[in-house]
Amino acid sequence: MIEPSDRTPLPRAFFDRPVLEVAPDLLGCTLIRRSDDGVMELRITEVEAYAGELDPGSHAFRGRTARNDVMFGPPGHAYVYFTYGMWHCLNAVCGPEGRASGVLLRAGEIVLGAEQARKRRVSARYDRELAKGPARLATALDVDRTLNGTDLCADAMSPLSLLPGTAPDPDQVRNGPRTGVGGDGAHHPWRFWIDGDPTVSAYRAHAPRRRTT
DNA sequence: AGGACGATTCTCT
DNA sequence: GAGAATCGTCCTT
Repeated sequence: MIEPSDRTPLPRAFFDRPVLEVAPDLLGCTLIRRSDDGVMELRITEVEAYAGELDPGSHAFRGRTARNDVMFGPPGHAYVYFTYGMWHCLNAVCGPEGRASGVLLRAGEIVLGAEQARKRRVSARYDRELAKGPARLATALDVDRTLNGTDLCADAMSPLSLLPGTAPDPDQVRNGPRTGVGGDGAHHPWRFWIDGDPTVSAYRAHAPRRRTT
């Protein structure tokens, strides 16, 4: 595990590894969001790995397109996508360039900036729900597609960057099936979370959409 | 704490 | 035109 000094973003080499190594290592790391609104900080508590073109659950499974272009680029950059007509989700591109793998940031604890987050997450009854789920996390931190492709290893003045944090005790790291992934990609236990953390999202099995008439 | 269901628009076939 | 790496509301326990 690489250990740069505090307040320095994670080095490119951190992301330039197989995605199944990077994903659990991101637990406990710090996501920084800077905007005119101020500085926000999130401690990552839940992630999912998506293993590029070989992974039926990955957006890269059917090859390179305009949407997933960033996934095929260098590691350590943000892949932000829009889904379900309303939401954004944030990933960190991993692995050697061209592997098109990434880690979906699914949940975390807002360490700094809870007031700003509450303005965007009015329905959250408790602070632990502010970033409980990937689209909630993106909403809380005001992440949208304008941040797609952002270098997460850039200096700390970047609008979005990833920094080391306090790694959880290895006994607290759990893994299981990915949420919301169906078909052939469903069985991979590539969701990682910090056991017992109140900000970890509830597991939801993939639900095929029914006809709407 | 958890199940059912509608919302809303982008992406790719 | 179908389906989506989801969420909020409403309901029951």
